[in-house]
Amino acid sequence: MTKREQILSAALRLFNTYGFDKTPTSLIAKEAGVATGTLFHYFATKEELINQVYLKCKDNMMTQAFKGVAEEKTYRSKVKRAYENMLHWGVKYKDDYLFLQQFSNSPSISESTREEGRMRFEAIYQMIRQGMEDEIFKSMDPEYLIELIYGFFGANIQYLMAFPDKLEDHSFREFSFTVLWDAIKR
Amino acid sequence: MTKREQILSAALRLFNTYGFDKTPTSLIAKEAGVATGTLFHYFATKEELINQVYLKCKDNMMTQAFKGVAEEKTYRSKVKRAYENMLHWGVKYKDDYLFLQQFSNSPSISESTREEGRMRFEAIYQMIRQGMEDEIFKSMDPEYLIELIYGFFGANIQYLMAFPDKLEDHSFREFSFTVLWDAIKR
DNA sequence: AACAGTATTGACTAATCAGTCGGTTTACTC
DNA sequence: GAGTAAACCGACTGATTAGTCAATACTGTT
Repeated sequence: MTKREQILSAALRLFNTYGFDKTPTSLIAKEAGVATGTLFHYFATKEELINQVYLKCKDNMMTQAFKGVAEEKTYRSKVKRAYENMLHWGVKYKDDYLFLQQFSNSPSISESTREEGRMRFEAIYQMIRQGMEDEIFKSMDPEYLIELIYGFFGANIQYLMAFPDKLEDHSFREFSFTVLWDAIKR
Repeated sequence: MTKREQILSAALRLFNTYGFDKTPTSLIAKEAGVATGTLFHYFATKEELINQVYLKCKDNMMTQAFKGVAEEKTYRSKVKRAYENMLHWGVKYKDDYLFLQQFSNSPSISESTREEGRMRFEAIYQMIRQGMEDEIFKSMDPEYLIELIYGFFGANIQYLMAFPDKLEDHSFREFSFTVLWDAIKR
């Protein structure tokens, strides 16, 4: 792991635990095993640091989400694959999920960073618009559909965080996905 | 409005805009039209202040949610009434919703405050458990059902925040509720 | 081996801010 | 109107901390 990565990873953990402003840069540096000067060599300001943490989490999430989706044949199995990927991501990278949960609406994240983050979702928007054209999904405002899916996903992650074993429970996964699918399919 | 309320209300607004730590107590006092000393006369610490803001938002939300629910006859209409109350609350008290969104997972809110907040939901848990016993709702972990409803609600609020007019659109409300109801009813 | 560019260090500083405190005003009681 | 308790004020302070900087250590190139 490079020093840059060590810093990002320590920052993620500490921001989650103490919050942005209650985490001194000196502590981040210490936990990452570097000097404060080094931290500011890689990140001009503390703000830039948290913005980079944010983008790293979003990247990681999107990468995981699309694994194997292209190989699936039907719309239903594509969506199912992506959905389950996301659930696995949330359980496996708890810290990343909690960070996004906590800081997505925080003023520490700049509007331009948030915009950058949104762009990583473009592929999903694309898929949804296509699905509507192909008359697979109910026809509605794509923005609304996105919110629906994300809200659904959030509910499941939140629950799985308390009961991670449920993720291995086939009937739970099936039920959870069916509720989502019935809500969005035509 | 009492000075205490002025302080709470200024704090809510400023915390949303700048975040907890980037809002000096001196600014809160100024916006509330009182001296810093007065702020600390009502709230021992800044932490106590934000915790009180949190509880006030939760109170407000619950009060709104249950308006007229008792008068409704069927389970379906009770749930629908509560659900639409919540949507109205979210659109009307945007600041309260955004505050809860941003600070529910923040370490500035103490565990005991969060517990206190959860107690205000007890009535809802009660209603859900009853509904399961009466075989109206699908039988599942009540925790899961709560998350499902809350996730659903969040998705709709998030969308309505961008398009508040939709709340007056009868077919939108009907569709939105139907999706929820189909997901939870037996 | 000389040079240059980059990485790394941590003591230091200038600014910020939560909370204090001594004093004043207001509201209420007898 | 005297007495008193609570509300209110805002200048002040002690502690904290983001970011600097001058010095040192690497790394690769000619």
